[in-house]
Amino acid sequence: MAKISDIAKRTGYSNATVSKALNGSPEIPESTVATVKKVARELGYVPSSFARTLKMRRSFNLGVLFVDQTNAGLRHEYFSSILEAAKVEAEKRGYDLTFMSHTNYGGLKMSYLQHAKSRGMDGILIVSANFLDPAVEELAQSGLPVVTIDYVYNGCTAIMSDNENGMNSLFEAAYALGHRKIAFIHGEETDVTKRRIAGFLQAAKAHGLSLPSAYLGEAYYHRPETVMAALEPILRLPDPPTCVFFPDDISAITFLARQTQEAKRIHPLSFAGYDGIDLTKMIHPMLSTYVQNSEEIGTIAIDKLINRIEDPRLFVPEVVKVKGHLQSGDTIQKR
Amino acid sequence: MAKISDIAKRTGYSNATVSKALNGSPEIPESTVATVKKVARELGYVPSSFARTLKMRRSFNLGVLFVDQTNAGLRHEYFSSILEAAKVEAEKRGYDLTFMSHTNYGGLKMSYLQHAKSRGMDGILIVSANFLDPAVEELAQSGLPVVTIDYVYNGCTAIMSDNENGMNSLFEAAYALGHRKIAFIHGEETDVTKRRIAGFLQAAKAHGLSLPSAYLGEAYYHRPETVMAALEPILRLPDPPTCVFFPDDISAITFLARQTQEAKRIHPLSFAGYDGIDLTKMIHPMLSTYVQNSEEIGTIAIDKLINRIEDPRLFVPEVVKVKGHLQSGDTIQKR
DNA sequence: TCGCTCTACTAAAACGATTTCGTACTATGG
DNA sequence: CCATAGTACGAAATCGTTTTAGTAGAGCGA
Repeated sequence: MAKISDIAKRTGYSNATVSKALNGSPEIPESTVATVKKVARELGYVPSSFARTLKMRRSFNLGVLFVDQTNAGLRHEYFSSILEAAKVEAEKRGYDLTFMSHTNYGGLKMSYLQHAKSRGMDGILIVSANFLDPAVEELAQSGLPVVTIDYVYNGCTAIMSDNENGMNSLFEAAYALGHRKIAFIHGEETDVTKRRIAGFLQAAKAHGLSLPSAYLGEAYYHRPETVMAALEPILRLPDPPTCVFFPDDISAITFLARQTQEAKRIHPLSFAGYDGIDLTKMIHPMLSTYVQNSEEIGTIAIDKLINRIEDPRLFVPEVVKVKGHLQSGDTIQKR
Repeated sequence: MAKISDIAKRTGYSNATVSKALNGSPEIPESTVATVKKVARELGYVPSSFARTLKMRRSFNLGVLFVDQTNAGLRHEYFSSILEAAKVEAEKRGYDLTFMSHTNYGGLKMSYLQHAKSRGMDGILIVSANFLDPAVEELAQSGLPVVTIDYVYNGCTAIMSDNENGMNSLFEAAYALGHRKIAFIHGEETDVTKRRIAGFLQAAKAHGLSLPSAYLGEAYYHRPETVMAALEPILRLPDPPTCVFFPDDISAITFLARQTQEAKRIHPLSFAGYDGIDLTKMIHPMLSTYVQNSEEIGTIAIDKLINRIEDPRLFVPEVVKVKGHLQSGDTIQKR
């Protein structure tokens, strides 16, 4: 593989001049730059990023922490869609994305932080992880530029899907259609779940409704069988809800399939999902849900991360809330 | 950050000895190794992977080509699930995964091959891409270790989901339940599609059935509206099929939702999807489909790739077919 | 004791870039 | 014509590893 010294030999310039020419240093005249670039192309020169990193202490490489958390991992459309957007934005700005892991060295597992240091990562994007894992916290508090999704660490910028707004939008939609008895089956206890519950209860309060605590059910994200199990006692209440919000679209679609199947159902129940996965738009009836703006979340995350890397002086940790939008489907019906 | 020379100073050994001790060279006695490792731990030493790569010409980094092809990209559960498995396997063997891209250097976009060379990637996994893109072909033919998924390049190892077997299994299942008039709406023309059509027709032939060519419909993967459009004329045929195979689970689920909705339908149509996404198991009725073994595909792909990297002499390009399995759901009914 | 083989170690040269100081030369103003 | 400033370039150090080619000393058999 051609290197800088090959170009130097061929052009008669020194390594220093070639390097400067290729990097657009102002002290090199146009004509020289042209010669150098021409020869570089002829030789098929490709800069060696590791040699570069070694000297510059800049790798133009970002770590992505993406752990198969809720047994959904990369397959969760919300997260993978964030990752996709992050990938596009990073490429646009000239950075690579490498998955973080506990890669081992000499039979010894490395911590995430060690991994990041070892690869000289310029910054880290934490998309999906167990935020309470000490190894993750260590990473977040290390001083390396870190941006997190849907979780706030002190000193790190966080990009949050606006869960309060999400639940509020759904509530308003149901309320407007005449629903007053609304239940919410939420996912397992996480930060996001807390926000959703808060958003839900705030919306109810805003309308002067006080919902029985039995209207709140707990289940697990992306495990519809747990959701159905939580739903059952709620429907058996003496005064059952007329509308129920599910923790995610998968549960809602599962319920939908089950419901349309049982033609024998007594009263029609309105319901909504959460996330806005593609399928919700394709099925009939279209699912009512809140579409999280995962694309924007991924894009902004990388944007903020790279901005901080490239000009640390301007950096101030922020919490950015990204609003999604209501998808008015057909599964919340008029009362 | 602590470096080897710091350990050397502290222990009194030379850089060379420290390096060898850390890398398990046989010429260093146990006692020395112990001392060195102890001090390394105390100083929080983390090896610099780029300095290492520079010298060794081994980065322990693999490139992953994953292009948002059919506007499904990372969100396609089949692919993201392969990626997830690849990630796990790579970590297990001490390699990192970096997304390939057209990262630019000095305002100039790099080809995939240049990118790979620049990052010193030890090998490439092509998961999803436009295989006819010259930039992708260049990469595949460059001599770098490359493994592809669902496409065969000369000289590269390819891991293939067994599409012939998939269509055959589905056909057998339908046939066993009494279906003789079976239609297949396939995706856009790709290598995979060709294999599926071939598998489908072979299965029919094996039973001495000759299906009217009108039973084959063309649509696009993951665009259910095109699938529904292709289905319509087929159902209007004078002699319509009793069972139809869809190109993917998304279309099948879309159809399911639509079908259960229209209670007015005249005759029940049996159908099946393809892929085996999680949701197919959750809904009621359970979808009949062919579950591709994406986990094994991802794992094997990385395994073969690393084996080739670590012992190139043993390398012989192979085409590995990975069988999936039939999911006997409830959407193919007895006739 | 001599020569030989091991063992345990080291000095120094890479690897391929960037960057800091220079330096030689040209242009310019007084 | 001289001093000065600016322009275009280069020598060499540096980043943190690995590795080659050696060396000093111990052990050992004859």
